Amino acid sequence: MPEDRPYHHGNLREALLDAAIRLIAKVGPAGFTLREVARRAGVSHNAPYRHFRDKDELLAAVGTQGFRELKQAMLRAAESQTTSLDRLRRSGRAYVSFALRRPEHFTVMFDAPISKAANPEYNEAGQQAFATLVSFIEMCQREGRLPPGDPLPPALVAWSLVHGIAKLAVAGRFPFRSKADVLKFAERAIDGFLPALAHAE
Amino acid sequence: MPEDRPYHHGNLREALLDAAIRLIAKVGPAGFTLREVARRAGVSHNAPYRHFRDKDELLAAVGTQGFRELKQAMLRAAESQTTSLDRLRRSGRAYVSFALRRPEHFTVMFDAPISKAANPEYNEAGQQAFATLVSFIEMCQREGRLPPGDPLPPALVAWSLVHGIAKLAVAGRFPFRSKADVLKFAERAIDGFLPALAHAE
DNA sequence: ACCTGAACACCGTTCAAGT
DNA sequence: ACCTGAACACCGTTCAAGT
Repeated sequence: MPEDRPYHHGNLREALLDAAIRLIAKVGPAGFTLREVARRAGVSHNAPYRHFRDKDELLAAVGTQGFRELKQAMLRAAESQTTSLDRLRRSGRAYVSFALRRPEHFTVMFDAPISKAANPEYNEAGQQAFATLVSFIEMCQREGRLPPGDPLPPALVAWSLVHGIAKLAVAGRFPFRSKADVLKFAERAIDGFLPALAHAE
Repeated sequence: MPEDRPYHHGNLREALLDAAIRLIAKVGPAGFTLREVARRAGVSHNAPYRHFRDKDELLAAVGTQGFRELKQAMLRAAESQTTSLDRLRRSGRAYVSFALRRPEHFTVMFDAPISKAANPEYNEAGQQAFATLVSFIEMCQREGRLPPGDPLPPALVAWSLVHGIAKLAVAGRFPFRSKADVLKFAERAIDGFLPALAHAE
């Protein structure tokens, strides 16, 4: 496959995304600057504007990437399971595990002030990730492991729990010493919590 | 009480804190700038350095204020209740209600990159708020409404749930149309969830 | 004590220009 | 098509100076 290589990069867009993630990992999404991203990608400070309308659009692209990876991680974690309840359990664990593995993406996805209206791909990817969780709830309902009815309330409760665990863990608010300990805690929390979903109405 | 009024303000520190919160409410903690805060307080761009070492210390002061108000809100909500389980329930509701009432404080408290080591007051205030939750768990244990043992695991699970609800609500990820609806959802989630705390081990 | 203006090294974004 | 340097209006922070 022949590589068209205009100027510096075969694919500057990807190079910029990579550089952005590495920079966010180093200085956080607050200290993140477009000019430093360009520097790290080896281009001038306004080359990024050929690929992203502004700083927000680059952040939105990072968020979109994150939501797509999160969805895949949830699906993959559920795949190997046989019961609907186990699929739900494992997808919740995968949510927390994703946040620990990609804290920069996770932070951008939920804390960066990204306009959903101005970034439809970002919005769509976020909704798809949530739809994945809803589908696991519906599976449980069809198999009679959760009471029938609107799957939205129990989905929101389940989301809240794993999101809270993920957020607090990433923010360093937990007294656990390793990611493995966080995941063990998450598993226990999810287990104890599945019966409660039945009462979410 | 006689007001010493040096130069522009009787209390520039308070004026700066107020201006900071109003500015964060308007542009978010990302768009927040020290120079604009000074402008809003009617002083020159570096007058703030007389009261705060740098931008981070001003943010830390906002966070500290938030944690103290959160602790008070939890205590006040619990006060009127007679059973330990109701006190726990109401303090959880108060947590979510605080986040909805003071979203700027809540965001700064948990998402701003504030060094705990460099800001001991901030760290202390955060720990005290958490200690308040732990004390409600212990009360339930003493009254036999929760199984005895280390109160930390159930406290962390309870915290995760209300924190997740608060975060997602403030981030606008919920399909609810009013704060009242969010609070109703939070109440139901907490109720369904109290039995699960027993299994947190 | 508390405040100021000038200065420095940065930003995000725009624009005219280069290949 | 993709990239560049200069320019503009901003930052956070420092410093010498004023009352």
